[in-house]
Order: sequence, then C-alpha cells, then structure tokens
Amino acid sequence: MDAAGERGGGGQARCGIRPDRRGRLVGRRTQARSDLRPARARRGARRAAVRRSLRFTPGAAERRAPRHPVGRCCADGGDRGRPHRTRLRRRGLRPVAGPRPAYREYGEFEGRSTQDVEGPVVVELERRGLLVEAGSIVHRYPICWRCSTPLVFRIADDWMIRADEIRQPMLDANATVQWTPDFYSKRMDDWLRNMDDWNISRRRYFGLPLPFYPCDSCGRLEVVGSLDELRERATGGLEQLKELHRPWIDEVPIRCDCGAELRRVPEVGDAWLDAGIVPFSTLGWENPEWREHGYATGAAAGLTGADLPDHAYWEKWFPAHWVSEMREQIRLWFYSQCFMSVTLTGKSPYLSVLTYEKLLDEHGREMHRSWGNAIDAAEALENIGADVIRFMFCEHVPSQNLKFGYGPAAEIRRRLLTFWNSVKFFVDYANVGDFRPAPDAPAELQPLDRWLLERTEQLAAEMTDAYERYWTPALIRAFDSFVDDLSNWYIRRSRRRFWNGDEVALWTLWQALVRSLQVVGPVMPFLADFLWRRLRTEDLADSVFLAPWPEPRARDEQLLHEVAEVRRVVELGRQARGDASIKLRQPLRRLVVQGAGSAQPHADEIAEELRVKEVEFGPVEAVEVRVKPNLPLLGPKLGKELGAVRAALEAGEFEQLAGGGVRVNGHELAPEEVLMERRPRAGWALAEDDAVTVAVTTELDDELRLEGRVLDLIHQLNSMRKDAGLALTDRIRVTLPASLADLLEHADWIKEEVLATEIATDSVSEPVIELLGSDPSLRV
RNA sequence: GGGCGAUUAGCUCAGUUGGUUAGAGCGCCGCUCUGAUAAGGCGGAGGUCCGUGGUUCGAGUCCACGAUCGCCCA
Repeated sequence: MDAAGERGGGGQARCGIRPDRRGRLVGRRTQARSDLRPARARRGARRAAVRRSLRFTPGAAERRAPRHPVGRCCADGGDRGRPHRTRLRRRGLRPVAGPRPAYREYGEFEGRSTQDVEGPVVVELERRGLLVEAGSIVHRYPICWRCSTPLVFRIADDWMIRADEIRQPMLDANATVQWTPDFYSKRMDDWLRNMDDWNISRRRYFGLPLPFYPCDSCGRLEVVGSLDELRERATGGLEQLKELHRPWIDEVPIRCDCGAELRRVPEVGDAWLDAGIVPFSTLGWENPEWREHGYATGAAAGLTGADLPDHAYWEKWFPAHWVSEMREQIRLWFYSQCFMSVTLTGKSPYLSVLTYEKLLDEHGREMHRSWGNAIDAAEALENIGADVIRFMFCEHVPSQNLKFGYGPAAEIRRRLLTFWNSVKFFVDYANVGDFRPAPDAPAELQPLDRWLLERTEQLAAEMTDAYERYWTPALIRAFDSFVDDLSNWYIRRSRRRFWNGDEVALWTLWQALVRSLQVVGPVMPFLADFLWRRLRTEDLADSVFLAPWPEPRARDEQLLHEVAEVRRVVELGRQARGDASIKLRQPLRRLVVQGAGSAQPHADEIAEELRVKEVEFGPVEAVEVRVKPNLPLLGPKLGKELGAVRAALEAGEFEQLAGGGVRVNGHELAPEEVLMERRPRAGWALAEDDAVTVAVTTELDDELRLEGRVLDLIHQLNSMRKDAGLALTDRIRVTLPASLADLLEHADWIKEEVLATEIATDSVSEPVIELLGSDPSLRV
C-alpha cells in the first residue's frame, strides 16, 4: 500500500471484466486467448489454460492499479479460498517470465513492460472481437514498500519443503512452550495448522546458496552435504572458491553418477533457513571439537572472534530457556527455529517465549522518518538513556503497543529520580558522619529499621518471582511500591536520626539500597552499577552483577502488616484533617482508630505523623451509623438470603447487639460480618475505608493554638534560611517582633528546629535571621 | 471467510483466583509538607468498565451473541 495508508480509495483499474459483471463469470469455464500467444506454447497451454474464473473480493486496502491479463498476476485475484484453489501451472500461459515485468514471445508486446501493454492488449482483444467488456475495478495491488513501484506477480518454479508430515510434531512441541502473553500460543498453533509447504528458494544474489544440482541427463537431483563432499565431486573451479557464496560457488560444477557435469541451481535459500538453525549453529551441534574463533567463517571471518563450541556445549544449553522477539516472528523466526529443531531433535528449541507489539510514537502513530516523528536508536540512547528505555519496556504490558518518546521518558526519569535522591540522601549524610557500613546488622535496630529490612526482603522476593514468571510489569510495580515506602516512609520518618548521624539508621538505609540494587540491576543495569560502586564496601563485589542474587528468607509478615496498617491510618488521618480544613502544622488533641489494631504498637509514630497529642485504639463514637454486609464473609454463609439481608440493612431495619454485632432478618451477624459507616460527631473529623475508621478532634485550646503558631514560625524561619542560601550546618541568630514574644515559651524548641543559638525579641516588624560570625549585610 | 486479541476517567493505561465506595500516571482545580526542594504528600472534579442476554447471593472479571478497532492466515 502507499505510504499514506490510503483506505478504500476510489482508484480504479482497467480490467477485462467490469465489477458489476464479474459475478456472472464466476464459476464458468473460460479459455485463455491462445491466439495471442506464440504457436510454440499453444499445445501445452491448451489444457492448462482452461480454468475456472474466481470470485474476486476487493480487500480493505485498495489502490489505483492495473490488473494484467497475465494469468495469476494479482495477489487476490488468482487464488482466493480453498474451494477455488487451482494448481500452479508450470507450463503454458506464462507471458511474464523473466526477472523483470516484461512480456516475452508475444509478438508486438515482446519486451514491453506490463504497464506499457495495459491499453494495447485491450485494443488488440477488441480488434479480434474477443473483448467481453473493458472497464475498471478497484482491488488490492502490491507495491514495493520502499520505493512504491507497482509489482507484478508471475508464475515461477520454486523449491519447497513439504510441511504436512512435520505439522503434528510441531504442534506437539509447541504445546510444551510457555508463551507470554499466553494467547500467542494459540496463534502459533493456528499458523502451524494452516502452514503450507515452506518455499525456501529466493532469486537473489546474497544468501546461502542452495546446494542443489539437478541432472538433465538422468533426472537425478544431487544435494551436496558439505564442503568436503563438494571438493570430492567438483570438476573444477575449486581454486577460485573463496567462500561458499555466489559468485564463486557457481563456478564449481560437480560430476553426476551418470557422468554428466552438473551446475548448481541459481537460487539462494530463504534467510529463515539460516535463522532457524541458530539453536544449532551457534551452540556447536554435532561439532566434534571446540574451535577457537571458529564461529564466523567466509566473509564474516574476523568480524567476530567467537569460539565455535563443541557438541557437549550444545547438550548443556539446548533448548533455550527464553526467547523474546516481536510477535510477527511467529511465522518467521519462532516458526523456522521450531521447524528445524523438531526436524533434528523432535523438541521445541525454546521453553518459553515473550512476544511484544509495535513501537509507536508517544501519540500512538507509527514512526516514520518522513513524518518527522521517528527517534533514532542512537539518539534515544543518547538523550533518554538505556536504563530509562529499559524501564519503559519493562513496565509496559507486552500485548500492547509501546508508545515511545521524550514525554513518557521524562516521566520515568522523574520517578527514577526519587530512588536516585534516596541514594544521594544516604551518601550526603554518610559523608557528613564519615560512616563506614559494617558487614553485619547493628544490635540496636529500631522497629522501623527492622521493618525496612523486611520490606527490602519482600521486594527481593516479589522481583525474583516476577523475573521467574518473565512478567516484567510486576517488576516495576514492586519497585515503585518499594521506592515509595523507602522514600516517603522510612527516610521521611527517619530524617531526624540522619541529621544526628545515627549509624543504625545509616546502616539500615545502606543495606536496603544495596540489596534493592541487586534485584533491580537487570532492569536498569547502568544506574544500578553506578550506584552500587558508590555504595559498595570492600567485602562486596566490584560490580552489582558480580554479586550473588539475594537468597530468599522467611520474612516477618506481622511487622510488614503492622506498618502497612500504620500507613493506612496515617493516610485516613490526613484525609480527615483535610476534610476539616485543618493543616498539619496545627496540633490536635486526640485521635481514635478503630479497626487497625495491629498498628497499635506504632501509636507514637501515628501521633507524630498526624500531629496529635494522644492516639487511642478503640470504638469510634460517631453518629448516623449505617451498616453494610461484609460480602466475602456473608455471601457464602447466607447465599440467596443475602439480598434480603442487604436490603434490610440498607433500610435500617436491624437491631444492634452488644459487642458490635447486628440482628437482621432473623440472622445474628458477628461484628466482623458487617461494616459500619459513620459520620463524625460535632467537634470531630472522620475518615474511613472498608475496615478502618479514624477520627480526630477538631477543637483547639490555647496550648494547641500556641504550638500551631510556633510551628508556623519555624516554617517561616526555615524558609528564610533556604532563601538566604544557608548551609545545613550554619547557625543563626533570630530576632522576633514583640508581638511574637509569647512564642518564646518554646524558645528551645524553636532554636533546635532552626539551628539558632540565640533567639530574642526586638523592635522589628518581621522576624529576622542573621548568620553567626557574618557581617550585618547578611541580615535577612 | 477462518483464527487471535482489545474496548475501563479528558489522555495513556493497571486491575492478580468473581466480593463492599473500580485504581495509577499525566492534565485541570484547591490545599499542604519541606534539612531530598524546578521534587514530595493530601483532596476535588471527571466512569452507563463497548452493548445485550446468561451463570451467580454477587460480574470490569466467567459464558453466549452483537458492535467497533487491531493483528495473523486466506
């Protein structure tokens, strides 16, 4: 089709039959116009040229093009559908027979191109009174995909490998393969069930020459099996045989048993013959000895110094564990490999296959240089980076087209930046304290430290599992979730410890980073190794890829669950505060948590995160209780009754029992079998999800208000530090307006938070900070 | 014509064995934190999960049919 992909175009082509008439001719016997042909060909052609007209159905994509009166010349016209299948005619009507689309032995048409005779043929038919009808028809037409030259089909003899006898063995072999996505197994089966004989010959110059030597004298077909055999049977030309390719190979005739001298057929083999034997040719199949630098021969010699292994090596590595290629390889490489392997070994050459779809631009259009939206691979590697590209490929589900471009790349880079910053954070504070990680965990690990180590083990287990399933999207999901926990929970919760040079926290973070690099290495090898080299100690491998894969171990699932609950409670708490429009800088008095009991050991953390004075675990007192059934529990228990129970609960027709249960429609439901929905009482803010309810008091007293103002001031002073470009360790003097004098009740707290050595009031209108030991011009 | 997929928020896409109020990123609006700072967090608006029927106490998920789009074969 043409480059614009024109669909259903209005183009028409000259043809002997008008579209509205063509139906009348379907199925009727026709006779080729033998009187247009040279006499020599007529006799043999008479039988062959009698054939049935075929139904012609225009395809979805059409193009203005002529349909030539040359027999089976159109992709669609000649061989549509099994009921109409005709045998390929090897003799007879064959006007277009040479390497170029030109007529041969056809009188006045001799040597003219098919396009040139388009009109004259119709004129000639009419002159002879043979024309039924001349008109135009829209139909599919082949053109060169690169230069758009119209192409002509012509009849030719070819070399085929018969497919029928290997069909079932290949289907059996395919049943042993694990395909991802799995439905491509079915497409492979479909291809195998329908495959025709494999046409292996190509009329080209480059390619592996087919070693076929037909004998016109005795009718034998000689097939030369090796270079040694060729040398043995050659009648000459060996001295110029530089390699087993054209043109040299064609100058080496062989002797037939009948005495005749045989020449090779001119064809070369289909490239997929070569590709199909990759599992054998590269692994030294039946090679008696290991040959150093023996892999590449002929023109490829010197391009690779790879060894040609011996057969023992093949035994070790065959079949391949995993092959990945685009899905179109089903009818190409996956097929040809399987064909060869089943022929030679009876087995599939691969255990599992990952296929992927097309690479499109970020808007979903195909990439074309002429459209200006193509991104060259080298350019992408330079500007986006290999790791970001790999991350992008891993994340996307392989059954979908991949939308590729600078926009999606920037998004991924930003996500990776969080991980990068986590490493940078560690390195900064490790350098400040001149920290050197010890091989073993320190004894004084805090709960949060133990949690991060468990969380890292969880990451290692999840990613190992994803690798083993060859399901790369799960890799990215696991990694993203880990980075969130690492950065937005562990590091943020532990910042103060790092400021103070806490070596236990530093060690824990270091361990988590090092261990996560090991499992994420295959996804982003360059970044992982770069960071590894900055984090590694002397007893660790030089490269992350020389480090052993983390051995899975039992994890403290209880601790992991507890902290997950804590994060859930905190999220709900923030939501409740948000609903009540109370910012986090304003301390509140009480928080009540119902339903996340396992978070209780971490109540202090919850209090700190949500800036509340007290955290209680227990029933939340709230108004307007609405009860819903807990479906996963009640569904199996109540069955058809469930609908009625649900309706009754919805309508409020139930009775609450002591202990939290509910009586409804004659059923007593346990507390865990129902879900309560609440609204906050006055003075409270509330948020809940399915199983957890969090309520916080919204009333402020003087103490809370004062602390809120102190936090505001601290925030303001730290912003000023930042604006003034002060270093992390710079000490300052703070001067406050008299109106803020009451905040000095918390002077020590403020001094600690803003790294001030002095704080006082004076006649200023706004707070002022000064860098100690500096001149007054640095006053802000 | 046969076969294989897809259809979920404005856009790009997740959604594991059927389960409560269907999620994420981007974009938009508002708020917020801040010693990772051109980031981070929270909230809001935005959904007939293509349609119809069926199985089931219960369907985005399973089944059937249909529509549209894509791909393989012919």
